[in-house]
Amino acid sequence: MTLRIATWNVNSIKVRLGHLIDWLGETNPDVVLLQEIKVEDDRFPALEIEDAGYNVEVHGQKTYNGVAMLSKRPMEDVVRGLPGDDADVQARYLEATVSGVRIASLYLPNGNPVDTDKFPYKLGWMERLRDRAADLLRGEETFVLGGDYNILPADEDVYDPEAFAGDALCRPESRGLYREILYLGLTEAWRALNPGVIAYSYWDFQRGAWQRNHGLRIDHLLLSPLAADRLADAGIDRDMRGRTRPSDHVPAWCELDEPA
DNA sequence: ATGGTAGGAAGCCTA
Repeated sequence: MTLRIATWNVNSIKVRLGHLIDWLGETNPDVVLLQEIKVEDDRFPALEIEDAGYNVEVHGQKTYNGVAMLSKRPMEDVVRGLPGDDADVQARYLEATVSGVRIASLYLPNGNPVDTDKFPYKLGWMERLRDRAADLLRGEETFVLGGDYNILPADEDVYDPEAFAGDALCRPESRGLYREILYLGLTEAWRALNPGVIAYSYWDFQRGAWQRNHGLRIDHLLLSPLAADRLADAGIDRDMRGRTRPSDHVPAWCELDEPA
């Protein structure tokens, strides 16, 4: 039995619940990683999602951020919050185990404007994520770290690289830390299966970005070596951006074969 | 041309 894992920054679970329920029925993922739910735990629409056949784990926050994980199969050993800074109150990370695979839903800080404390917060958060990935690797876990990384891995992932050169999503410090995480031995699912292909997962609400295809590819699924060995397919559900009142992000997903 | 739009909160902040 394969395991299909999708990540989607829904930009308000309240506004996007209808699209989410429709898309669950259309694509039938096993695990869904949500970001920017923008509600506290007790305001998350768990009943509607449970009715669609999913268990629900939430790490919510009022107004900003907030992540969740939906899974048809049981989720075990749930951890809320990225380790490494007890003073960090932003709800951006949730981890759980499904069928022996450790899975994280993460919302990496945007980091703009770069001349404010938002940028060092982003870099510090990435160092903590790197350390968490290293810990999981030491445990020889099969794991998938998925979410809105707010990182443009390479110039081919952005419609106008020159315009974004100084942006926190592109800056050498940001890309350097992203590479540090990858070079621990992780595989970015979509790019591994689609070398040289241009595709985006986000289009800004402003300036007619969707109509002009001014997009960014910032939603990623990073696989540990044992997960990468099982990688069977990956995709980006681009058509979701064209629906009525869409999120600015679309789902990205990967499919793992059963263990050998 | 330094704008524009969306979401949530409350009369601005984040993206």
